[in-house]
Amino acid sequence: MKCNCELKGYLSYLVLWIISKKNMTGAEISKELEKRRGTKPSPGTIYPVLKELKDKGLITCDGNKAYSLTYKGKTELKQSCSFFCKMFYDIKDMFDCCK
Amino acid sequence: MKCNCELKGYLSYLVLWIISKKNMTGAEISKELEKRRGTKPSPGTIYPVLKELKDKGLITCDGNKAYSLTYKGKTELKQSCSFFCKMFYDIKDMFDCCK
DNA sequence: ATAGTTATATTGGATAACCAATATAAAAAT
DNA sequence: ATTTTTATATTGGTTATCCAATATAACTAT
Repeated sequence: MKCNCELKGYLSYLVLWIISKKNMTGAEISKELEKRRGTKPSPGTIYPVLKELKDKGLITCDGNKAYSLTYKGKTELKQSCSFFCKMFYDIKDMFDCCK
Repeated sequence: MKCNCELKGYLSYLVLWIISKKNMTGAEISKELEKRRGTKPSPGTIYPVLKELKDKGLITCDGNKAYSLTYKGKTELKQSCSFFCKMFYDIKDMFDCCK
């Protein structure tokens, strides 16, 4: 446990979430992550994640390299959201906490 | 990346958050985590986390083994909350997603 | 077409996160 | 007091997560 802020492990979940809102290329996803995290993920971070999600059949990639969720990916994301929201059911208080 | 649902990395953050609401013993913290995650963390998970947080000066332990945040811990938690909330600024949509 | 730039992808490795197994200590019950 | 149960703690090791470095491919501009 190096730094709580890093929240290791959220990344692939977040990538699914980001793609669910809009089909995006790797570069676009990286930019979106930069907005959220403050730092852009290294290519060695983002592309292996995309590859794994693809290998697991959760996302597909069209001719323009834009990634989108498969049906399986949508299902998986719903489950993850469900888990996430249960885990952080009191996140509203967290928003208040840092104000 | 085994399973997004595991959200590896959230644990120490969550422990800080839980303690911030109420001073608790290791056993109580475990129960609270079980409520959120579905499974109780193994002793080999929770106690090393508590030890590390203690070693980092973020929590202290009173005579009854109840853990509480130090000033440093409160500061750290605020930062983590801030980061977390920026990362998941659109978490409201996630709540909708799994309904 | 060629050079320069940007995007995509792979590899290898470091380390953080976690758990199972075990040990010890404390509390409760008989 | 002794047994049983529960809580706390440690150790050792596995795996996931992530990044730096590098390579390749695909655009853009001249």
